[in-house]
Amino acid sequence: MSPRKAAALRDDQSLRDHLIATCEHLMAERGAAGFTVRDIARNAQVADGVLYNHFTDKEELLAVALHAHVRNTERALGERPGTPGQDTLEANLRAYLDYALRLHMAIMPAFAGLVSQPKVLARFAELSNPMADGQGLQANLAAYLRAEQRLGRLRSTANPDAAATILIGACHELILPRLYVQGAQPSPNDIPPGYIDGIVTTLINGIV
Amino acid sequence: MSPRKAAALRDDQSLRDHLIATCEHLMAERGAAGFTVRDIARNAQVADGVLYNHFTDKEELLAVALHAHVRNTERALGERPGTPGQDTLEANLRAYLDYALRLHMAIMPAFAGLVSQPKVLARFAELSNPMADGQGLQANLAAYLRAEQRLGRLRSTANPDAAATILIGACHELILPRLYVQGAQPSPNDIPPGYIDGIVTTLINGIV
DNA sequence: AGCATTCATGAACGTGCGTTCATAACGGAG
DNA sequence: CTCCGTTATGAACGCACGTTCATGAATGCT
Repeated sequence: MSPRKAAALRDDQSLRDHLIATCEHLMAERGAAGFTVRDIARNAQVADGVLYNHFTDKEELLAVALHAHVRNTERALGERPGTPGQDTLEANLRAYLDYALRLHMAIMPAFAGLVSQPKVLARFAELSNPMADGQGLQANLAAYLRAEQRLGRLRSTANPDAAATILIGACHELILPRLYVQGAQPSPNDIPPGYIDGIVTTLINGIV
Repeated sequence: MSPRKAAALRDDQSLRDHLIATCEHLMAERGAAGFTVRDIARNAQVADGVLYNHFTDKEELLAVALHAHVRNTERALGERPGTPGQDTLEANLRAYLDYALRLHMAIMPAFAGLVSQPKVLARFAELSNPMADGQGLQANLAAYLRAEQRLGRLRSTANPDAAATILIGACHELILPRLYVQGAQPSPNDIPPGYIDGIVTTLINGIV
């Protein structure tokens, strides 16, 4: 089959997008540093050098793919939960923890291996923070809690920032150990429900 | 200067121990995957091949050095705080958070880069969990909290495991973002005191 | 002093990776 | 049909890294 034909058959997707999607998939599977240029080519079923017809170098493709992966994951999850004054605080926090778990479980594996590579890390500057605080997830939660506090649904002396740190931190704590097992494709279902309940309950008792 | 003389001048330290110490230092600075065999040799001021006179390969040296680093850090920190029934719960939790922060701030940078390397990770199996839960730090804290609960100093419905997860999780949450900045040598002093207070207070309110 | 053993040395080797480039296949314009 | 710009191709290049090995210096034993 001719390469042009092959590209055309790829659902009218331009080769550039096809490369990005392939790279996204590999990143989610093995981490941003877990595959080679040839791995990308083989998985995309194209020649070794294609990458350089559409990107300046591997890092640029990685950056674009990482961006796309984060954006796609967020889009797939829908909008963030937690509308002030709506539902119970517990329901909102539970939904938020679930959202954070799903987002980070999908995103964190992709970031794996970046920390030890200063050059790559520098290039991912605006993406490296999201791995830590999830695209402002913590700030978002803190803002929600402040709004609830203004509505009188939180103890006035409670610290929204600390509470947000606690929830996101617990989220990371539940995910991190699961990243170190062989397959490393964690799912929210793997987490014992008792942990979720205990965390939400403790947090609720701590702030209302 | 003769190599033997040089080794002798190194404070009677055997070359093997000298290599371990050098490797430890590099790991704490750049992460376990952030330096080469030649980097070790240059920093240790020895020839490129020395490593293989004392270890089977690079990975063995890394494993030994990582073990030593964790052990040395724990020894430097003294015993873990939190004796049930002693001091106030708040003082104990504050001390525990401080201990966890110091330990993980010293240890986590060294683990950087391991996640993306399955082969290395497999060889570090028993060491990869410590990075996530800090040598059983979480289990240790949970046991302490259970003891306090038996003494009636905790609400009987409180969940010690969840509380431990929260504290350790918050600890990670405070550290992780700091691992992504250039120099990456975080210190407990860098953390705004308000965060510590807010976390401890929220947790205390949640469980007593 | 003579010999055997140990071990540091650093040049050299093989491998894997990111990247380049001459080639050719393709589609469109005239 | 022919020419031309575009772009996929994959062999080849250069480099960095882990590892090996022939060499020689130091040490301990007899």
